[in-house]
Amino acid sequence: MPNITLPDGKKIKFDKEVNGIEIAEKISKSLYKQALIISVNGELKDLTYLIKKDSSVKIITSKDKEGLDAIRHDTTHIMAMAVQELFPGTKIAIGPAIKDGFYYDFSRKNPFTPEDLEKIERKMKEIVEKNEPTKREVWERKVAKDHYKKIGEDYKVELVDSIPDDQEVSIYYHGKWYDLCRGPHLTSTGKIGKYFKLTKVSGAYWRGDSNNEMLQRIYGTSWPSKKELDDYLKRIEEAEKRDHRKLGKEMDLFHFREESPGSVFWHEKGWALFQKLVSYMRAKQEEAGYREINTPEILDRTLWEKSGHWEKFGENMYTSTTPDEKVFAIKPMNCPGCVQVYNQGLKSYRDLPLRMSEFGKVHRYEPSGALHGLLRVRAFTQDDAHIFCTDDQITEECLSVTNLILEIYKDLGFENVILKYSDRPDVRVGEDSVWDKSESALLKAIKASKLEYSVNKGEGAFYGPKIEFVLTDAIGRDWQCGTLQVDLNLPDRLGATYVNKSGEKKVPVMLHRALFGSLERFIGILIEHYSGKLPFWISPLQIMVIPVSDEFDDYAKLVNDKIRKSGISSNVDLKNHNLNYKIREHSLAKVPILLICGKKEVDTNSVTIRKLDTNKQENMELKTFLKNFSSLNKAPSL
RNA sequence: GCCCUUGUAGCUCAGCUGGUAGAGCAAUUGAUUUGUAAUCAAUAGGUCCGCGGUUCGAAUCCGUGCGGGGGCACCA
Repeated sequence: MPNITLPDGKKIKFDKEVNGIEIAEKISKSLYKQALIISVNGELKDLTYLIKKDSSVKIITSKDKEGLDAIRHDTTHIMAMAVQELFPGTKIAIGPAIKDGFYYDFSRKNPFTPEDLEKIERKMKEIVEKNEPTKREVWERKVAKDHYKKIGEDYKVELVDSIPDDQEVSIYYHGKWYDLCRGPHLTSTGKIGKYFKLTKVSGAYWRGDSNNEMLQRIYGTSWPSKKELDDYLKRIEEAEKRDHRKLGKEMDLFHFREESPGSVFWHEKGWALFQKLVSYMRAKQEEAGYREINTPEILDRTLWEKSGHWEKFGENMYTSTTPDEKVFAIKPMNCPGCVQVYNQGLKSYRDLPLRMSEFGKVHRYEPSGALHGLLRVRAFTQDDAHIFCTDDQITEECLSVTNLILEIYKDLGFENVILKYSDRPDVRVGEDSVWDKSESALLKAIKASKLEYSVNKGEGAFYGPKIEFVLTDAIGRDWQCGTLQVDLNLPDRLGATYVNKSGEKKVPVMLHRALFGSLERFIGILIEHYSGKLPFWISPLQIMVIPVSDEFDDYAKLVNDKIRKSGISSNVDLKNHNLNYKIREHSLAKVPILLICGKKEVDTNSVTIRKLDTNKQENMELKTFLKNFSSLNKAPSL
């Protein structure tokens, strides 16, 4: 007779086998109503699952992540049911719950249209209203396979085959419709409620493999209450509002065009932002002991063959044949060029660590479907650096790179940073002893940074382990930006050496690191993080001077000149528009500070400050203004 | 690269079932001289993404190419 232990430690004794419904009922009426599924000794089960022996149990409701998943999993089954009722002959593949929703993959000749989605949604509502019971059956493996073969559900046949031998083949019935599924599911089709919505159709490869057939995937979202659904839709809307492609246009920062897909045409303001980031970075790297170099964009094929890129990365490289038939490649990475700079002249152990930075523009032929605004481009500038050092210097150098990255992210408003550590992959070069050394050196640096980190087993580069720096933006999205890799391979391939204390030639260790990663991508992230409202010091146009009427144009021009001379970027708006119009225009353009100049200001040699997103006004003598804002015109850490 | 979708003025978009284009904003000009998020009026502005086809006639239908968007795959 099972003894049931609840999460709070309380025990209930039943005198017969018991299921989740009965347990919930015993605990409270409200829990009975809210119960969706049950966790039995850590395993998720249907509420109807019979518990025969003593168990620890938790009733799962929509407040639990597992409960939400269960709702979505049920919703996707109901969607598949609706689809097969409306479009007979459609084959079903898989349909899991995902973050914020669910999808189901279908195979069908004709594509689903937006109108179809509406139809499907209506059908789903009917199914929910019928509230038919959901039942689980266990089938013989062979019976299941033969059955699915017979009715032509090829994907289900494959899925049956892929269920491990020690697991049951379970089938869930929602009314008459049924699906091969591990479960668990809610007790009836009505349980999911009515707060779901189908959101989009897209293609998706069967089993995520591009060699396989492309299926039609319908995405949807499902929530326990109207409020949660509305909040979710609102969140999507908010994210769209800060889309850097939209803001980039509105703020006149950059554009893209057909002649060069995936390459940025930077406008005056966008380029100013870009340059501000570069000079900021220069200052930080100067501080951290880097020397900046620059290497050619186009390099002979033979170098890329030697470095391994030609073989390993050839598909992504742009090449160019000269009139005399020589083949060059446009660099997709800066490292080989940097090693060649290192190779000039003999290097001694006394020169190490040697930190060479380069704002190198690289070109990569990315698949057309991967392009996405500034976030995924074909030509971008890396804030790259290569540190040549000895084995013994690895940890310290890694640690200082990590600190530099954190400082820089913090300056730009990203406080939340996590690390992803990837260790040796199966396919790799180098002795295990060297891997031991570089891995432990990297790990030591990570631990010293005291940051949260996750381990991606076997995901390192073929030449060494790596750390990726992931930051979280204002609306909780993660972006992988910086990277730090230990490389014991490339210096060797390209013949880099240094002379050690005993006069022997040794191959140095090379650390690859990028802080922002790509300037272009980072700017995209910055724009979205701040919704375009960049901090004063990094803002491409920091100040707009606005005369109240053209009577005060001369004074406004004077103010503008003085500000520009002080190193703050400023402009003056002399157009024949009224004050309200100009305030609106420049506020929409996200200029952080507007300076209003009228009679009062002329008389007192002052300016009136209006900060973006406030309508408070502050009057200040021009002299004081220049003093105050000059000190704000640099990164917090500088 | 693959699936779906989309491409009209500088921008945002309208243009039903085929009869060679329209609005708002922006621009220009004029009036207005403005004190904290859109002053009024006039003018100008278009290879309807490119190429081919169907048709008496194509922005509209078909094919194809290129670009954009949403996904999938990719992200060394």
